[in-house]
Amino acid sequence: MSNTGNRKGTLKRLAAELELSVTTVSRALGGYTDVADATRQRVLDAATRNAYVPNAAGRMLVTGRSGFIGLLLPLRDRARLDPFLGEYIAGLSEALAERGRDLFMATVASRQSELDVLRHVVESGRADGIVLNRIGECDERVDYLVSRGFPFVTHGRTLEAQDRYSWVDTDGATAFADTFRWLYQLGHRRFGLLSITENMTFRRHREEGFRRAVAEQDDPQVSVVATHVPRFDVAARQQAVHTMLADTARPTAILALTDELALCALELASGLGIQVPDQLSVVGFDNIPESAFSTPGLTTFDQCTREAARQLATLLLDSLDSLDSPDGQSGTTHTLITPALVKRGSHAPAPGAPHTVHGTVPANRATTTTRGSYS
Amino acid sequence: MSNTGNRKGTLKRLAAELELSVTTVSRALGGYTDVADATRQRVLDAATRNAYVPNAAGRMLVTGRSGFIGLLLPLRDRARLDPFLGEYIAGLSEALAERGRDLFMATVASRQSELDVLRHVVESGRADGIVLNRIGECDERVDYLVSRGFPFVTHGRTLEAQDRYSWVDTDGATAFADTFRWLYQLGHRRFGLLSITENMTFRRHREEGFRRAVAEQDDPQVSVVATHVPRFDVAARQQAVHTMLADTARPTAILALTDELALCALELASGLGIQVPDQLSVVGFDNIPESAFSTPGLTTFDQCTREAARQLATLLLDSLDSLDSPDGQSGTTHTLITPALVKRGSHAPAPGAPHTVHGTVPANRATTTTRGSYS
DNA sequence: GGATGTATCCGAAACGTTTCGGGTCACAGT
DNA sequence: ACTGTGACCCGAAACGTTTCGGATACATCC
Repeated sequence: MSNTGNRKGTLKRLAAELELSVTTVSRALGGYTDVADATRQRVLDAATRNAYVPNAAGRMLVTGRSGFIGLLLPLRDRARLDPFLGEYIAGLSEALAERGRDLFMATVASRQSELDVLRHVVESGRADGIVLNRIGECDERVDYLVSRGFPFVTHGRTLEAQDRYSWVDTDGATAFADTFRWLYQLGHRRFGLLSITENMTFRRHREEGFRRAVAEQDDPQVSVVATHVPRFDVAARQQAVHTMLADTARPTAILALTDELALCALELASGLGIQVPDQLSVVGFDNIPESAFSTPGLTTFDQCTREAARQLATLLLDSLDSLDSPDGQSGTTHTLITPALVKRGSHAPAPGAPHTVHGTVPANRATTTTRGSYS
Repeated sequence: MSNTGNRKGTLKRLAAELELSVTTVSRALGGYTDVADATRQRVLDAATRNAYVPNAAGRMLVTGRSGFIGLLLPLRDRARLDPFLGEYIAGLSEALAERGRDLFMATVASRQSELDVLRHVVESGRADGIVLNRIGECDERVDYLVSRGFPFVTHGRTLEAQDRYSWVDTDGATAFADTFRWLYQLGHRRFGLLSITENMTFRRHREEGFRRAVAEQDDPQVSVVATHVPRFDVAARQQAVHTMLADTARPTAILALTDELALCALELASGLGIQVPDQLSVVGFDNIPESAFSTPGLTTFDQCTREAARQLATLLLDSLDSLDSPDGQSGTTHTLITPALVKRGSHAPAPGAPHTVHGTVPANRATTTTRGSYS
């Protein structure tokens, strides 16, 4: 007997058992000072004996906080899964768990709109904060959350008005600029840029970083052929990459916006009898697991997804805390992660180029800018 | 003006605006019949105009359901992430979203006990049901949920008393038995079994399937060397695999319980100058992304993680629905998925063996057993 | 004209928690 | 004896929803 059989442990039950008021039991458990030590001990004992856990709904209703952080998860129908989802979620929930919150997935089914789901989550009070990713150049989700004044952070950023909110992003511009310079130093002059059609901001940054470096070099010998392929259409992707490779004046160095594109180039090159890296260098971006196992191994940039996720979580939690604290001053924080280049076997000096000094490699560093808004 | 500025849309506000009672508004939105069509229309209009979304806590408190399904997610400290987490979560939340529920991660930080976290989730009422994975031969989490009578499903199963709950599992026993027979027909006689130390039930099933097939063959020429390596210790793993490969009478065929082990074998074999598949066949299990890119490509079994996850979700939702329905009869359902063999380049007839007929390959099929409990 | 039915609406309770504003009591100070 | 002063405790309201059991008004039926 004793505790078992006591379905549903509520404060009321506990209070009845102890012949105390609900108030006192609540305050004893809450650590308030106006309850006698002896009483508190009795309450604590009874609570552990009955394995009491406060009801989430009751607490939520009165405190207005759910203890949840929502991650908006669009399921583009049946397409290949974001290769980072696992790492991402692990990083987020790890950091959240350390500070007593949990993550939930606000799943967006194929026929729903992301904005609708987001609105529901926010208005229903199921989340204390939101993590957004796959940010477009203009993003209505961001606009909504900003205008609604709801706490959130993003992985990636919009093209403009980035100081309205806190974000963590990868510095693709610098990475691509550095890569161009490095490959240029290796003697490459004919470049291919494998990009995507999707209107994500990271595309813009990476392309612009590359083009800026090209412009800076100001070498008339440098030629660039760029192609944009839909991210989730395998046939179209292969077609586009094939076109680039089959050209007689094909590039000697290809920069791909994602590893998927780079791996596709590797595969097609091998099919066309093009030697990588002797005749063609390929550099990717993301460092997905497969890229360590391709032949040759893919030289690429590591995204540090898990670390980025941890930073996102911390950022969001900090801003929630500062909302609670009496001085509700909350600025926005922006973190740019410079991804680390992972050198594997898919790059080499340009064919026929003299063996020059190896170029300098972008180092791994992170920049954080915090700016308060005192409006 | 109009709607904006109306912070927090509650039923009370809506009722005031419409000069109706809270009850009527609630019933109008709830689709009850005892409200006039004209009134319902007015209510519906006002609700959309104000973008009304019911407060989750309020509803939760009175209905006792949270709309959430919990996934217990242990974060073994910093170890390599479960390669399937992403697919897994995608499959689950996809199927859940179709039926109006969402997934949340009950994260188990490194210092917490899984059981404690589970208890908190259950007793706090934050989840309507639970998904458990990484099931051990005896699993205290399963025991707790069963005795508590809380709805849950598992991916994998305990060794005994499996009919106490619903599960989805991969038929590793059949897969390993079939694989042995197949490799035997290919002429292999010296086998290596790369297993794990962890006490997961799938280990037992796969090993026993293999050993049963060996026993059935009853060929004195067949020899088996087995080794158990810790799953998350890279050095120990390499050491163990190296020992197996460095032996002069080393196996000609290695069956690995996971792709990670198989890939390790592939890598070390190449380092030792052992030709795969001519001198050594390696078969893995899981079909992780990397295994398509190894050299040679790894022959392995596909887990169909996403599909398994979908089945898990459906199973759980069905059982929740049947709890709600008047006839609360709820049985348990058990689904065994026979994984599909993915033939790539890491297998071949035994060295020196005559080129025999290729053995039959296990086909992909699924068996579902439903058994009601009418006690 | 009274009884019965029907269509429409509402008051109030309940879910479990937190918290504000007291209340009681004993004891010390004057 | 009266007033303060802590120490300790509690009643009641509030959060937003659902739902049970009426209540009202009006038409219909015998």
